[in-house]
Amino acid sequence: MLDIDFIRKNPSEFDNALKSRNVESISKRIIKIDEEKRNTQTILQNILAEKNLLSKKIGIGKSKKENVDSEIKKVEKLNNEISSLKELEKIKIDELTAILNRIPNIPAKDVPIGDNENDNIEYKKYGNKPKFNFIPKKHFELGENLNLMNFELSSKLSGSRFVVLKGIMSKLERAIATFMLDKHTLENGYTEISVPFLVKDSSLYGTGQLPKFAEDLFTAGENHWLIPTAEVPLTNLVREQILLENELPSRFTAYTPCFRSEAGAAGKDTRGMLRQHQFTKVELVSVTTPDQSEKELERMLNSAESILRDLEIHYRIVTLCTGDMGFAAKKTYDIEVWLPGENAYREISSCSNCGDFQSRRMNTKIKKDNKNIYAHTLNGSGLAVGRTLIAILENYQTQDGNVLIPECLQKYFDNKKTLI
RNA sequence: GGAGAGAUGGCUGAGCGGUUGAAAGCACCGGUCUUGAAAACCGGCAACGAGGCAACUCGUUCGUGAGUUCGAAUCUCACUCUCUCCGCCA
Repeated sequence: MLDIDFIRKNPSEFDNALKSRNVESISKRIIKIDEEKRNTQTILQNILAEKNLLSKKIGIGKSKKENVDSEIKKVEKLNNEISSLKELEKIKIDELTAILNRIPNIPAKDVPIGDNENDNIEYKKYGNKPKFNFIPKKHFELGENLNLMNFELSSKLSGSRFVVLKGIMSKLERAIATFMLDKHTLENGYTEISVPFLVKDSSLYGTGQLPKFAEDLFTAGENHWLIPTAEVPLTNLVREQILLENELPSRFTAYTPCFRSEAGAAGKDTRGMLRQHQFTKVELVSVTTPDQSEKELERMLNSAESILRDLEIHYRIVTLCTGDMGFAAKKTYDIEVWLPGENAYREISSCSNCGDFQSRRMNTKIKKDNKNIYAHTLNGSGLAVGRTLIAILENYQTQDGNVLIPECLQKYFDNKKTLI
């Protein structure tokens, strides 16, 4: 949710920002409805003031046993006007929020302008592509050959875009998650939270998935949705609260399954476990004051990177351009991990500063100098566990089809050095 | 699933038709005192919106939504959530 006051005062800046995000310019329409709303409110409030005054008079008059019939008649007349003005006001408010709800965040000033992922800008790189003296296999070839990854079974159970992992492969997934949680809680200063995987509309509205992106989500029963990311429950932890400045920043992490319908991704990455309806992820969320959020984004990125550095896997980081950013984000870094089997970089983490966009929707404030200001929220993957598993398989594979266990994970495997 | 109780400001908690946006306490902020701190004392302290250059004025809000009334935190109805007891269950 954007600040209507900002739109009122900076209509052309607002329109330009939307244009850079491939959204049509609508400041004129917004300002017009907003004016109508405020005009209605001004008239309505004057009448309400008049009514309140009369009611007070009636109260005093009655206690003195005076005749107040004419006052009562006046109020009855006013009540008719009030109800129709209230209706009009509601129409205008609904009209306005319907538009504002679906407008994405304004990009930060240092975000590159562009249309799509081709305009993203490389921010930094870590390590080098590994060299193989054989042709590296893709993760699903490795997994299926080892009989530890099965897509026929999962399709029997649940259809396409699922996977069944077995034995040591299943344990690898668990070890990766444990390693990430240990790292983030012990070294990176995040508090581990165990959260619900089902949430209400209002939570998804708060983080920005609803109302615009309902088709990307799975529903569960009448009143619940499956979380598409732990960002939703973690960020909503601070909804409808006034936080104290000296308790910030809050840093939360959670290991959860994520459920996505992948509605618009038909035919994309259909083989393997790169793009699934269900996957697990360790999520990072920070809540800060506005002046700290830029710094916090760099810190969060570094926390996410620390996992891949420990795993000694090559990656690069790109700054997403305006056209490629998510709805709630002001600025986003993607970490793209190198996959030798794919011979490509693939997204493994996305770290975003949402500014006050989500906190406006959630009504999360900070008491600062005796004033209440909107908090800033950030979220990032730290990291997607399934894709990390893919990255380990492809980067640590050996010629005989086995996989080396990265050193930082060996303690979870009784110091074993290879998967089998 | 059955029975009962409740939802008030950052927190605790009074109010149960008419200057009650709401007592009191805690927390917080400012001041006096103190070498400094604490204590004590004095003062301030809800949010959101509309209007105004501003001092300020007005409106809305006591879980949510409707209703009764000239007037609702207070009465009625529905819903949501929380707590206690019983049953069932990982």
